[in-house]
Amino acid sequence: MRLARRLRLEDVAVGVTISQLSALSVIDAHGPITLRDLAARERVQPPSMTRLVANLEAEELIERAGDAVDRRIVRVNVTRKGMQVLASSRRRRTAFLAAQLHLLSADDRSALLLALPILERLADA
Amino acid sequence: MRLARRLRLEDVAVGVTISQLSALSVIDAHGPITLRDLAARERVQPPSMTRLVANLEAEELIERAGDAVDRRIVRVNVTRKGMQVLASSRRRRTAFLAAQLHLLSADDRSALLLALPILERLADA
DNA sequence: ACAGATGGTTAGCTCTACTAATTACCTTGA
DNA sequence: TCAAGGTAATTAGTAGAGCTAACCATCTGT
Repeated sequence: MRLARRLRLEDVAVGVTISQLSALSVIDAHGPITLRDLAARERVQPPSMTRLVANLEAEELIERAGDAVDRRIVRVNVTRKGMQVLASSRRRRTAFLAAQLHLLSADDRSALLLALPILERLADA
Repeated sequence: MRLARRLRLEDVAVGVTISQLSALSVIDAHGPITLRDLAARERVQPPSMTRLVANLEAEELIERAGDAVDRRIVRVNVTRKGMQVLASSRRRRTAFLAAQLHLLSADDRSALLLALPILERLADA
């Protein structure tokens, strides 16, 4: 909990919340994605994603595109501005992590490196 | 983010949110603690803690005790019922983690074990 | 053709977090 | 000593993020 709150602070500067950022990066990674898939990937109910996406759209970080075949479907894309926000946030995070890692010993770093893929597997479980 | 949402699910059953649980466990660990200290430890502003504590109190998981010397101060304690909730939540978490760990290889487990203290240090930084 | 499934949204609730302002109390220094 | 300033907690007001239930709109399969 403390860690989550700590991470949250790291992105207030960019003017975007971590939920938004997380969704943004999924949209970036998975091209034009439907709200349903996005909600599933983010482990959130559809209505939550509708709002999140509405906020992202209001800040012009994403844009909607209707599906030509199935007109119920809404697909979303990252805008140029969204890309910039993503890139900037990634720079900040990388810098922050690099600074933290720099404080560790080489042994600690390699221990972390070993644990990382395992933690990722656990997180996705 | 996904992980945070996943963890949150684990405690809905107990009828207590992770924020509440996190605070509860700090109160448990640090005896009769002031709201201010509690807020600091949880990395939250005092008003947020006031509310959180109000909710915990409404469910009778904690109780307030005024300070005899400085009457501005409010200290909180875990009630018997709070202890039960804590214990039950810990059982659930332990069981969940044990199940997850069981899926890992011995090598993976020892890699995690090594990384754990390092991660804790990073989380507190 | 229409009944049911699917995608998205709206409405309404809760919890968490924030800042700004307020109240109550304590402490200190002229 | 007592007024000024500081500290602990609260209240008020705002916003984000999540949920369920209920609702359109559209698609699909019989």
